[in-house]
Amino acid sequence: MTNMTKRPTIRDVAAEAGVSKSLVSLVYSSPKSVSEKRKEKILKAAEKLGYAPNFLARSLAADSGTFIAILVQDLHNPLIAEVADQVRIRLEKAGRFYYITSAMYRNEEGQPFLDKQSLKSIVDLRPESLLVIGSIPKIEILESLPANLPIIVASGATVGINRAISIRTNEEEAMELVVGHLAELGHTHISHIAGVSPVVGKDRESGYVKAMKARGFGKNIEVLQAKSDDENAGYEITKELLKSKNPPTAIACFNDLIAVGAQSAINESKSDISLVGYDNTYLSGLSQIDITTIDPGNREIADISANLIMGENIDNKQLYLSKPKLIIRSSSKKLKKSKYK
Amino acid sequence: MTNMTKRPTIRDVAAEAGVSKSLVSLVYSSPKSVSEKRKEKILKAAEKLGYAPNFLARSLAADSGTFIAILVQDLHNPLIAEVADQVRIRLEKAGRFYYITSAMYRNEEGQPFLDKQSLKSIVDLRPESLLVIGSIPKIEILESLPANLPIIVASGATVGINRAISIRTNEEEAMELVVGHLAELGHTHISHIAGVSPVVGKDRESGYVKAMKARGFGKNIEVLQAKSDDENAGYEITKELLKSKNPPTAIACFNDLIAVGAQSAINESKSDISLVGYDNTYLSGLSQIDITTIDPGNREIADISANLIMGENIDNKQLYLSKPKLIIRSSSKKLKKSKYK
DNA sequence: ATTAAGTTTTGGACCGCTCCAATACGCGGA
DNA sequence: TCCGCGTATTGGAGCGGTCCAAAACTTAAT
Repeated sequence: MTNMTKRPTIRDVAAEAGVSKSLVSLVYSSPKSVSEKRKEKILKAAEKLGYAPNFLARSLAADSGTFIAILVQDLHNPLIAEVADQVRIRLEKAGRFYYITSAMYRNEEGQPFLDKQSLKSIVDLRPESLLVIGSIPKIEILESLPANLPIIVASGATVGINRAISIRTNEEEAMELVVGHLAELGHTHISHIAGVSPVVGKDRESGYVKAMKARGFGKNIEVLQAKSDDENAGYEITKELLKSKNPPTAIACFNDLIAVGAQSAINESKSDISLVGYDNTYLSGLSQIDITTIDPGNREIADISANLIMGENIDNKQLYLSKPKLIIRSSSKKLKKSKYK
Repeated sequence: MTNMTKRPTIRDVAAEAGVSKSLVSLVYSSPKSVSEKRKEKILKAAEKLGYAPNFLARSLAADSGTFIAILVQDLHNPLIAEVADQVRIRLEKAGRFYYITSAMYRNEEGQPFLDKQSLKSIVDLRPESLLVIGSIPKIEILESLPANLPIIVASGATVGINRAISIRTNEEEAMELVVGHLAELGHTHISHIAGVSPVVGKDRESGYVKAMKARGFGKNIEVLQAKSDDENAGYEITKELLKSKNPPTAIACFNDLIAVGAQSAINESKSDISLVGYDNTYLSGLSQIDITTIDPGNREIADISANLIMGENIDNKQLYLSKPKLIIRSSSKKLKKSKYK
């Protein structure tokens, strides 16, 4: 049976404990400045009445609330979920329980979409800090966020807020690993399917270009632009690619989702093209898929993000890069015969 | 340049427009009771100052805010994301812009986990209604939710709140389709891998049992309990199953994720077992996976959910069931030879 | 012109908490 | 015993809205 009486407030607790409401408030905000005797009495009273501070009133009264807003880029991308979990595990351990998540969603065209109102609502709640997971496209509203709101971007980059602190993989280093690996297997004609994520996409692309040039494959550079960062886009663009006169012998994809789509297209055409993904999501590890990929170092990213959220900007940098690792699976194979020698 | 001055309040607008703050408030809460003349003046003033109502203060002052809280069961399950998107698209169309999402996350053991504080925070915000997507395990806190908070559960079921309205697939009908399909292909020894989701899991299981009995396969009924609802659990339990003396010729899985794990195990053992999933997530549709599955009717579920959220309990029921559809793919195949005749 | 009956508009209390200046307390030293 | 000073506690003003009863203004009828 639901408790029909309304929630007790700070005043109820104060009355019960025989102290002032201010003291009760203090117990919850800076307990060290309250005498042991009273503290105990107050906590007992609170316990008895089932009191818990009201989040809302707290945020309104104080200049800022005591919670963290998490904005998630795409519910469909497993990477995002994985990073989100890692960060939450860490916050939880540190005793930081409060957070509100908001998410972009996909509209009817299947494009990730953030409506301004939803973000506005969240900011109205006055979080201590805003954690963005994934890359968020340029949105005007991001620029008008309160100047004192710390913004941390994990596994992505955001355009339009220069004060944000970002933590992401060293994309160029990662692409160097990818191209290096494929080159070792004998590939010289390696194409890149780029995604649409703003900054990150550019970094991966330029990493690819540099790595290709460094090996003298400059003339084979080919960057294909996917329409979005998911499997459908990967499938479609690869279909196109396979129709071209001179398809590459290997493809380095922007992420695992695109790679999965590309793999479908390749399988269908029964061609033998090596494939590398990015993000090491559980998808790429499924035995049915088994795509070579880049481990983006989510643990490290989550560690740093959690620290930053808790106000510890250890190295006082604005950009942290985690170390990528190549995960080799069966989708990248030695080049057999090739019309390119 | 970020706007350093603080946000204008209702009082600022009132001053600018030369009216009382109450009237400004009215313009936003029940505009019809304000004269055209003043309304126009106020809106112009608001526009000029860049005023937007503060979410927070609104919730605190009123008995309830003007937004919908969405609690998402598992960021890793594509079904959830798909339903969430569908619902949001509908709300958006209806002009309902405000919502706050919260999500369970996975703890270090990989189990979906909802910390009470996080849910409490959300409820503190006093949403108009709470939409739960997916099945939420029994949590004490759910029982103590304010009695006047409407709770709607899409694509799942919740234990501990009897007043919740649920919308889900007709699970028994779906399992009848699954078993019927496999039976048509000649299978008689069909096992079921059950998941851990509370009510829904039981319904699917009983649907399976009924369908088996109806065909005289009662003695072949075998229900395996997966440790969770994901691909790892599916893989492990299937590994076990394959080691048994008399493995089935077909497996009906609780959901697509489990089916994907089962498929891995089956592929590894090179056995030829038919497989059916559930949910018709994009995963099951990937050509690398291509698992026969149940389309749970997400559109219908989302439609009804959106209506309920907006206060229209069309049929005035507490449980709505959507019509499942069988999606046949290559994972379910005609029984060739079998030791069972 | 006066009054009754609407319709708009308004001031003030309040939602539950934080913050701050003011007050009360506690304790060692004169 | 009294004073002084650091620490513990308190009351009141706000945070930005909503809500309601009362005031002000309309309009229609007598």
